[in-house]
Amino acid sequence: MHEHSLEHLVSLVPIFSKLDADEVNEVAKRVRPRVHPRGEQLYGAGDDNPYLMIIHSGWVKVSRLTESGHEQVIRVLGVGDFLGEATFIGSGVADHFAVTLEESEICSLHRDDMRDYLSRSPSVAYKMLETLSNRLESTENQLSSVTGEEAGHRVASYLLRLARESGTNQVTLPISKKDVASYLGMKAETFSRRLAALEEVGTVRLSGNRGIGILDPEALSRS
Amino acid sequence: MHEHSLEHLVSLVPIFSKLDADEVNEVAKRVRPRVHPRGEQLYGAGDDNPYLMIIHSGWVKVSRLTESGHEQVIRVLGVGDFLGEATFIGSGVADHFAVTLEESEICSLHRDDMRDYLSRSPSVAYKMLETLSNRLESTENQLSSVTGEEAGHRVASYLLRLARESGTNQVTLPISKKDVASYLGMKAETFSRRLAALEEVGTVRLSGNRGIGILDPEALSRS
DNA sequence: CGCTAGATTGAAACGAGTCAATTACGGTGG
DNA sequence: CCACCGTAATTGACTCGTTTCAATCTAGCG
Repeated sequence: MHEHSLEHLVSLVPIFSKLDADEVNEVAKRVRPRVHPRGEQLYGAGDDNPYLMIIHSGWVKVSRLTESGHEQVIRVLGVGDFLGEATFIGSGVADHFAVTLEESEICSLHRDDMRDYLSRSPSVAYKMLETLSNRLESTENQLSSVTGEEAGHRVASYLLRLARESGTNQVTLPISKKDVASYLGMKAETFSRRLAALEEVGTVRLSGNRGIGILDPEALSRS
Repeated sequence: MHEHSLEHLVSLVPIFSKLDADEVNEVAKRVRPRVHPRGEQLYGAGDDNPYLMIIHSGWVKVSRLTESGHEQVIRVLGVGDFLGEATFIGSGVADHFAVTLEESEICSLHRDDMRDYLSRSPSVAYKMLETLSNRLESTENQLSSVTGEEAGHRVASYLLRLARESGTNQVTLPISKKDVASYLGMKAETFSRRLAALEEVGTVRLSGNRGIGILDPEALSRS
C-alpha cells in the first residue's frame, strides 16, 4: 500500500521519534494504516473513538459545534500530528469533529496499546505532553485574540503567521475562506470584507480562492 | 510551617497520587514549600520560570495580555492543581501571568527534578497528560462559546456550571466580577447588565459583590 | 466609620452579524 | 481545451448586541 515500510513511517512520527529500533518494530506491529478519501469524517462529537490517529500524509480539520449549532474550527493538523488523544486520556467520548481535507494516510493505534506504550516509554509520554502543551498555548492565544482584538487585526496576524510559517510572502490558505473565518472567530462575510479592504489599500493581492500575496508586510503588522 | 508533613502533602497532589511511599519521599525532598501572600505575582509573561508549582491551599488566577493590552483571564486554579508546566515542557518562557487570589501555600519543583520524575514515573506523566488534555478541552469550549454564543447565554451557562460544581444554588464567584467578565469574554459592564436582567425577571438574586442565588435554574438553562 | 476599588447604570457610537443577491472560481465532462 | 455547473466567495443594506465613555453608587477592608 506504500513504498515505505511501516517501521520507517512510525519512526518519522514525532511522538515515536525517540524510540529505539525494537520499540519502533513493536509499535509498527500494532498500527493500522489506512487511506481516507477527502472529506471523510474520522469521528464526530459523541463518538467513542478508541484510536489515537497519526497523520502520515494529508490534512485533517478539527472543529466543534457550539450549543447554538455553529461550527467552530479549532485547528488543522498535518503530517506527523496526532488526534483522538482526548478519548483515551480520561476515557470519555469525543466532543469535536475530525474531517480529512484531502486524501490522507492515517495510522490508528488502539487506546489499549497506546496506554501500554505510555506506561513503558517515557519519551512517548513526554512528546505527547509537549504537543498538548503547545496546543494549549496556541488555543489560549486564539481565545485572547478573539476576545481582545478586532477582526481586522486578527486577519492581519493570521496572514503574517502563514507567511512566517511558509517562509514566503505568497501564501496559500490551508482551508476554505469560510473555515479560516471560523478559525479566526468571525463570519465569512467579515473575513472577505477585511481582505478586500487590505487589497484596496495595496497591502495584499488576492489571487483565486486560496492565494494571497502579501505586498506590504509592514503595513499588515501595523494594522 | 505546617501541621502536615511534606510527604503527606505530596501524596495528596493528583499528579503524584499513584506514586508509592519511596517515590513520594523522594519528591518531598526536592520540593520547596512557600506561603505566598494574596495578590503576589508568581511569574509573568516573559519570565523564565523554572518551576512546576503545585497549589496546596488557596487560588491562583492565570491570565494573558492581548497584543492591544487587555487582560484575558484564562482559568482559575485551586488546591491540587499545578501551573508553570509550559516553561519546562518545551523550555520556553512564560506567555501568561499567574497571581494568587488569596494567601496560598505553593510547592515548587525545579524543572530538572520534574523532568527526572517524568522519565522514571509513567504515572506522573500520565496524570499530567490527563490534566493538559482536560484543560485543552475546556479552553476549546471557552473559545467556541465566546465566538458562537451571545453574552447572555455565556453568563447563564457559567452560573449553572458554578452551581453544578458547588452542588448548591447559592454560588459565590471565585474571582471579581471584572475577572469573571474577562473569563467569559465580555466587558464588566455587559456582565453586570446581564446579571441585572436576570435578577429583574426573578431568575437570580444578587447578594454582595460575589454572591448569587439561583432561584430558577430551569429559566437559566433556557436562556 | 470613612475611604477606595469594584460595581452599576445610562446614553450614544460602532463593529460585526444577518439576509439576500450576485459574481467568480475551479473541477468536470464533452 | 473549452464550456458548463455547483460551490465558494463577494458585495450591499440593514439590524442589533456589545463596547465605550462617563457618572454615580456601594461593598467591604483598614
